[in-house]
Amino acid sequence: MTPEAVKRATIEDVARRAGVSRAAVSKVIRGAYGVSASMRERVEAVIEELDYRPLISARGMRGATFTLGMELPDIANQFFARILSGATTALETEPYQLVIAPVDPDHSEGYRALEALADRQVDGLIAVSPRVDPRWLEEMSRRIPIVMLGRHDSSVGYDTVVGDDVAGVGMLMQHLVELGHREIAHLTLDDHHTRPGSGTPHSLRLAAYEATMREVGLASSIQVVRCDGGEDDAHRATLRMLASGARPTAIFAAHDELAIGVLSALTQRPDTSEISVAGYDNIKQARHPLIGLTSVDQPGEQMGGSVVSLLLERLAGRTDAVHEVAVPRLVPRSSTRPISGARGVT
Amino acid sequence: MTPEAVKRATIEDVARRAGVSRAAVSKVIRGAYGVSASMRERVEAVIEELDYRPLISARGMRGATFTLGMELPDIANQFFARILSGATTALETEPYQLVIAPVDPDHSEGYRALEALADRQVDGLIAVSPRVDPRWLEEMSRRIPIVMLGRHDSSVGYDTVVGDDVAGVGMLMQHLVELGHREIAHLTLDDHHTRPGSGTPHSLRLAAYEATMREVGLASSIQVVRCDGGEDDAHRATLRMLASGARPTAIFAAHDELAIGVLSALTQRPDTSEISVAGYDNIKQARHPLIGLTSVDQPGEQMGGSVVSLLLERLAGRTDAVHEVAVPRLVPRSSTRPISGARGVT
DNA sequence: GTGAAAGCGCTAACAG
DNA sequence: CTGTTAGCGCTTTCAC
Repeated sequence: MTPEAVKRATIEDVARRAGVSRAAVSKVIRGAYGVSASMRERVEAVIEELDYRPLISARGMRGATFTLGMELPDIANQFFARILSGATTALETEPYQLVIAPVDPDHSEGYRALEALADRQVDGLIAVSPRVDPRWLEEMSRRIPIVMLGRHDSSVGYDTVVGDDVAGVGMLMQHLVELGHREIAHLTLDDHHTRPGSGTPHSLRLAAYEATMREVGLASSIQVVRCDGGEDDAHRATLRMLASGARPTAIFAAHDELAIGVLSALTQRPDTSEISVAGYDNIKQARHPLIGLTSVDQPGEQMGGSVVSLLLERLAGRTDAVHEVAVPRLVPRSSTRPISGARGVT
Repeated sequence: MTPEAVKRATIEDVARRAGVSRAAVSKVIRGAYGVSASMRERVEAVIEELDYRPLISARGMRGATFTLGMELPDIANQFFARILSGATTALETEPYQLVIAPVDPDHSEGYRALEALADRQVDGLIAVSPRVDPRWLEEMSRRIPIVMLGRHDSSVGYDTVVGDDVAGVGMLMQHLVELGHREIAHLTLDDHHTRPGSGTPHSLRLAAYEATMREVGLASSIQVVRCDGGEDDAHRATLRMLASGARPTAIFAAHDELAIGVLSALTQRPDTSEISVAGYDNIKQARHPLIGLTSVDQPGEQMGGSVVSLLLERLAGRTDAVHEVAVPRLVPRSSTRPISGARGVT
C-alpha cells in the first residue's frame, strides 16, 4: 500500500539464505525432531538476521493457530475485567495468545463476534454470557471447542463455568431480611435477559429473589423494576420508580454496575438516604469506601482461570462436557443498614 | 479432535454442490463483477444450505483480512473503555472486525501483543499508549499501517491521536491555584513512564505540573510521589506519603484511577478530609456523586473514533502521517475545595 | 538428517 | 459469463 512498504520475510527467504529447505526451517522454528545442531544454529542466525516470524494464519491453514478467542460483552462492566484478568494470568505460561472480540452491548448479540472469531481460525472459543441460542452454541461446538462463562445451560458439546446464583441471592436476601427489610425491590434487566428457564444468571437471580420473598412471607411486597443494563440506565430507572411513589426500604440490583447507578440516583434525592442498596459481583468500585456497596462476591479471576483451563483441556483432547460452579460469598458493607428497631422476620 | 468433529464447508464444497467453479463462488461471496443472476442465486442457495462462511485466514493469504487489531493495556482503567467504545461505534458501519490483544500491565510491554496481532494478519494496528520504542514502531509501520493513541512521539510512518496534556494540566493547576492551594503534590507513575522527552502523556503531565508550580512561584513546594499504576497502588502510595509526614493541601493524580485510590486512602485517615484531590481523564467513576472527582476530561470516545478513521484512511491509501490533538476540558467537582480564606496567588 | 512435493482454503489472472 | 491455473506461507508425509 505505502510506496516503500516492506514485505516481511517468509520461511522461503530464510531457507534460501541459510541454504536449506523450507521443511528444515519449519522444523527448527517448531523445535521438531530431526535437525542437526549445526543446521539449527545456522537457521536460527538467519531468522534473527531477517527478523523472521512465521505467519500464524498460514500456519493455521495446516494446523493450529495457538489463538484463543473470547467474545466479551460490555467492557465497561468491571466484572468482566476480573474475568479477563484471571484468563490472561492462566495463559501467561501457555503458548496461546488471547484475542478479544468486543460486542456492542446495544446492538449485536454475540453471534457476530463468535462467528468472526471462528472465521479467523481461533483454536478455541470463550463465550461470556452470550445472548445466543444454546442450540446454536451446541451446533457451533461441533466445529470448534467452546467454553461458556456465565450461563446455566445444560450442554453436551461445550463446557460451562458459572456462579451459583441461587445460593448467592439466597445469602443476600437473608442478609437484608435479617436487617429487618420487608419492602425489598429488585432491579434487573429486561425480559430478554431474564426469561424464566433461559439459563441466564439474571433469570436465576430474579427467580431466587421472588422465591425468597415468598418463603419469608413477603410475596405481596415483590417489586421488580426493569432497566437497560448500564449504570445510567439504572440511575434513570431508580428515579422513575421513586417518582411513581414506590418507597422500598432496600433495593437489590442484579449486578454492581446497576447498584452503583441506584446509589447515584438516591444521592440526588434528599428523602431517600435511608434506602439500603445491594449489588452482585463485588467489582472493584463496590469496595471503594465512598461507595461501600454490599455485594455478593463472584470469584471472577478464578472463573476466568477455569475457563481457560477447561478450554486447554479440550484442545488437549477431552470430549466430555464439564460444568463448573463457582461459590459466591456475601460481602456486607455500609450500603445496607438495619431497619430502625426491627430484627428478623418470621 | 472430538470424535464427531464436523468440518466446516469450504468454497470447494459449495462449488461442487452448485456445479460451478470455485472462482465463481468466490465472485459471488465478494459481490464481484461478472456473475449471472441465475448462477448467483444457485450459489447463494447452496451457501445457505451448507452454512458456508469463508475462512478469513485463507482469504488473508491472498489479500486483506478485514480485521483491525488493537493492543490494549490495563482493561481495568475505564478510560480505555471510553476509547474502545468510540472505536467500535466508528466501526459499526464498516466491514472491518476489531480484535483486541490484552496486555498484562505488569509484565509484557506491548511488543508481544502488537507482534502477535501482526502475525495474525490484521490489516491495521491500533496501539494504545504502548511502552515500546518509537523507532520500533516506526520500523513496524513499514510493514503494516499503525495508528498510535496516547503518545506525543513525532513520527513519519504512523499516525497519532493524543490529548493536549500540557493544556489540560494547565487548566487543572490554575483551578487549584485559584482555590488557594499552594502545597500541591503530584502522584504519578514510575520513571519508566515519565522519563522527560519520552513522549508519554505522563511525562508531559509531570513536566507541566512542575512548570506551573514554578511559574506561580511554588517551585519549593513541588512534591512528586510515585506509584505503580493501579488504584490500589495509589492508595498505598498515599498512605505512605501521609505516614512520612507530608501534608499537601491538594493532590493531583496523573489519572483518575489513581485519584480514586487517593480518595480511598484519604477516607481512611480522619485528619485528611480537607485535602483536595484531582485526577485526569474524567472516567465514569469520577462522575459518580459519591466520588465527585474533579478531573480533566479527555474525549475518549472521540479519540477512539479518530483512531479508527485514520487507520481506515491509511488502508484506503493515505501515506503521509497525521497527528491529531484532542482538546481537554476541566470538570470541577466536589473533590477540590477552596483553601480557607485564601484566593489567588501572586 | 535432509529435502522434494503435495496441499490447507482462498483469490486473481487469464483463457475460453 | 465461466472455468482453469497458479500461487499466498506454512506444515507434513515420504523418499532419499
